Amino acid sequence: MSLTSPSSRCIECGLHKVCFPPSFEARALEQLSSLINSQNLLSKGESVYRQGDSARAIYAVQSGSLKTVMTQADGSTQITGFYLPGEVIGLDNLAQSHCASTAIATEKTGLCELPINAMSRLSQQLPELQSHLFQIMSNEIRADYQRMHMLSQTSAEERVLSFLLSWSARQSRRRLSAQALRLTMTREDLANYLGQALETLSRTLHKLQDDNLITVAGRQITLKDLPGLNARLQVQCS
Amino acid sequence: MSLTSPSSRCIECGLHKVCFPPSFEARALEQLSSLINSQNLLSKGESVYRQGDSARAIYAVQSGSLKTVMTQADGSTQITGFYLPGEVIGLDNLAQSHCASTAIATEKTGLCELPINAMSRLSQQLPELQSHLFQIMSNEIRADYQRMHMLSQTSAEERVLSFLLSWSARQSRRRLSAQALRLTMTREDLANYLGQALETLSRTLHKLQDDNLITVAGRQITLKDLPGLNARLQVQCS
DNA sequence: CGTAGCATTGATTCTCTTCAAGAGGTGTGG
DNA sequence: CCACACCTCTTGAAGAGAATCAATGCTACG
Repeated sequence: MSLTSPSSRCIECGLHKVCFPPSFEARALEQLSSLINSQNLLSKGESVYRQGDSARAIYAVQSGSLKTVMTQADGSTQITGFYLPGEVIGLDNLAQSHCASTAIATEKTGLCELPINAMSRLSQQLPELQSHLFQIMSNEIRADYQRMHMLSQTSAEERVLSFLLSWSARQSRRRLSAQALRLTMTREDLANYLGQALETLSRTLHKLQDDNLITVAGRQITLKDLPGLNARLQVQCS
Repeated sequence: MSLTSPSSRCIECGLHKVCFPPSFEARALEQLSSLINSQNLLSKGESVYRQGDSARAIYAVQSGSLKTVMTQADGSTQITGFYLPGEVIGLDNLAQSHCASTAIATEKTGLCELPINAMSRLSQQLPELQSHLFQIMSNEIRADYQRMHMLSQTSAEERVLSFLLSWSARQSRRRLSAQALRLTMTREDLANYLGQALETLSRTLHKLQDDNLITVAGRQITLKDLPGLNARLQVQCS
């Protein structure tokens, strides 16, 4: 991982309102900045940490995107998440000394590194930081429950629909288009994440295109009819 | 929820080594005890908290058992977990002011209530408590990823096998038999948790019985051949 | 003892996976 | 700059696994 530093101070980072709640005071942000080691730049395919590595830090995505993968004893894998700027990876590594998953950049990606030890110490002094960490972990657990529901109780199409809509919402939060989705992962990875065969995913996308709800052009997917997509998702649930 | 208090001090509780790591000093346990409001006793079917309630506390199970359920907008549900003594519920409620799920006692159940506010304050003073909270949340996230893998990539039988073995391990941790499982939930709830139809679950259990691996007597399930069950799980994965 | 909730078992249906082949796109080396 | 190879994605056909529908058996509780 190479070292550059256009801005290692949170307050200068365009994403600080995404990483931290507005209630975070400038002083707190300043202290937090001080423990951010560096800005790491990874190129596509490089890993931030690998399953089994000793866990030293959590990371906030500045630019680009990543996927996290868990490999089972039998060699099968599970994509546990895709991450966009302003999102945090490595929360599953706080428990043990070693990493539970591998994080891989799916394109050129910039990261903020927050060493676990320093962060723990700082959150002893900053109640708002501790509280924020509890919150993002708690939110992650909630989101995981939602995903379990999706994986175990819904149809293949429903899973694709809810992924597209959630990706759209995440792009919006970053002030990107809610319609023009730029997926950064392969069909195989996305299918694995959604718990289906990649052929099924491909077919579903095409069906949605046939029904004039989306346009598929490789990893560029346009949501032509957001209300229609939402409606289709509701119908499935009945 | 009625109020009794045979022992509201952690150090006197037989489970304190399960709730907290051995590194926890007596002094820390003492301080922690001081914020435990009371011991709550619930009878079967009663709820600790309900989805949408304001989130006030997390809870450690003292005796009995619970299930947590998330209800979707469309009315479908997801059992997000079953909890035994020494385990903690409510971690998904730290993020927002309201509860994301409903916790229901599946039998007569005793609980320790740890108010969120008081706990946050105390963990500002006790680094080991903060660290422990980070750890149990991080562990929960890891376990969730494992479950996603199970739900999305494995067969119905495999899911039943891994549930039985994990329940066995959890009984062991409480110094109960690793063979004689006492399930506290209905087939419907278990099937929902495992992401399958209850008929499928029933059939799978019977097949395992036919193959002389287990004995099924309602909710009393005996693991007759632990190595055999493990082997069967491995084979599935190939 | 009777009823209601819970669990088993069987028959059928259907969604999704798997297997297979081919098309599109991209990057590298000649 | 083109050709080739490789990776990714699409599309089709067949089959398996699990869901659903339906009926019956069991158990526990009032």
